[in-house]
Amino acid sequence: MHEKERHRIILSAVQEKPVVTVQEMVDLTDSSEATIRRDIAALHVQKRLRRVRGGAEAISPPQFIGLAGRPFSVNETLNAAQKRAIAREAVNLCKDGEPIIINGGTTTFQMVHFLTGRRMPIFTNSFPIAEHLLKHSKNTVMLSGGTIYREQNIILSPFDNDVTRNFYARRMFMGAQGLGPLGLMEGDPLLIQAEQKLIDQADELVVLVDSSKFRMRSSLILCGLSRIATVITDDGIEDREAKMLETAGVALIVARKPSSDKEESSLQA
Amino acid sequence: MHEKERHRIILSAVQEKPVVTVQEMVDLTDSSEATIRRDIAALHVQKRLRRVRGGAEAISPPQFIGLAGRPFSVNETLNAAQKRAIAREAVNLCKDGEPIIINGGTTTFQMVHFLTGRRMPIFTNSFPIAEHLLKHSKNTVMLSGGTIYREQNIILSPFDNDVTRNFYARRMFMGAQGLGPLGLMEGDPLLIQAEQKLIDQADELVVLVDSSKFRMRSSLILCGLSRIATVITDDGIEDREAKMLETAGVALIVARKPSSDKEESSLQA
DNA sequence: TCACAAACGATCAATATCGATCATATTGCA
DNA sequence: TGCAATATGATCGATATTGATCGTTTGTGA
Repeated sequence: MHEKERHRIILSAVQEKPVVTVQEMVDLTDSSEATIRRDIAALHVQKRLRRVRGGAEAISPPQFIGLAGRPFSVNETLNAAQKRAIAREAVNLCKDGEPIIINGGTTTFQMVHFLTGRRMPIFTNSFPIAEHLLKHSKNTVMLSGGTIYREQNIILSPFDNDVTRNFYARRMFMGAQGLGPLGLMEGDPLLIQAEQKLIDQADELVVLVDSSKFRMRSSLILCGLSRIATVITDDGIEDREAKMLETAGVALIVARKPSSDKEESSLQA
Repeated sequence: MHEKERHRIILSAVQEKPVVTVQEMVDLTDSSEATIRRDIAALHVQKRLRRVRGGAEAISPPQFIGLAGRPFSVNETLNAAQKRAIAREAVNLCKDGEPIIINGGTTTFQMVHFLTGRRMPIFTNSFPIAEHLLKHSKNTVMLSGGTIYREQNIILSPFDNDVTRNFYARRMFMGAQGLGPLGLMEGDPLLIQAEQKLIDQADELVVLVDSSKFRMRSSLILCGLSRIATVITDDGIEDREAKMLETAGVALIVARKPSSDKEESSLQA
């Protein structure tokens, strides 16, 4: 077996498991211990993996950060106060007992804080949202089935999910990558597919976007403006953009500036 | 077992409960007390956990474990060591890359600790199992859709769930309320319905029951003995019961006693 | 307060892993 | 084919990790 091929096998193995022993690699490649050690040493100086006693592990440090910690650590802190203000308005639209759908996202996640004292059936495709509601509220939580995608913490299924199709809600809440005259825009085709399924299960579609999203463009249109019942954003929205929504018959809620607290975002554990 | 793997298991265990004893970690990792102490000391200086007399605890001080999030507090501590031993044998049956189904329960939950270093597609209807695997392993996690029932932390759906129908596994692991000549017994009709759906999606059914379950009776039969491929239990099983399984063609695995504590003298009959 | 048991830390022998060296096999090239 | 360069495998001393033992410390309950 060639050196390159062993390296490929070793790197592949290391990606799959947190730690791979020398012995396992010997079995995998049918070569000797000494050779594997040399390979590990070479890949180590190339920084393609990290060498540990007994074997090797993946170099990727985001092993625990970003996964175990906060749901979406990076996006989370950015504009947190603004997102929270938007999320508060979103929850204000809800009445106890009225079923809602929450599509996963950093903005919609903020809704959980205002849902703790409420009681309603909530359907979501977001693992962190379900987790938080389960632990900190008494709402009835329903989850869509499928594979949990770690980057987004979203549950997606290539199949038509009957739980989804049997849940019918008054409102569906979702974020978006962009919002323009052509409608709601997303970046990922997989997300589009999942979100379109959900949209059909609700009377009203409520979109939560901070005002910067009006200037974002993306390649994929999820749905037209006419499908949107309400947009909730912050006061950074420009008149031209508000006008666009009004013309399309979309209700607009401008969340009040996150009050005078400098860092109110520090309230959550 | 290698250092990295032990560390993973220890950290995994520490997340589950507020405090984990040295003895428990010894059982979990099959290594000596001295080694565990060294590991704890190392992880302590790395600030990955806090060392306390008798064991270790999670580093995050405001741990919100007292809430509904804790999986199954009462059942958990009871026979925990035995359940862990059984769970270990269950995971030993698995090969990396081989898809499995884990039905929710206190015994099957223990499997998560031994799955931290593994890599396979795992389908479950248990929210805590999914949560733990998501946070502490690299396995691909798939979840069934439906309402989350808080008492059992199980996700149930009255509908046929296509995610479930499309996932096909080598083995399915489940606990039970009782196991007798008539087969596997459960207490709740809703559970029966959900579990029967899952059973059909796997080649082999592996049942995890501590030996007391052989003397439990329940009103509802989930399936006959013939459907069961393997039973894993502890050494409290009696000859008569073992014979029953043998006659029915069920493989039997008796999990090694959870270490050689002094209590064993008091148990002998 | 005292006695007892559990937990701890240090030490040492046993084991596993590592790194270096050398012999052998394979490859590339003239 | 012959030769050199490189890769591979085996061996062995060096080093690190592990498990058992023992004396000491800490916590608990009478």
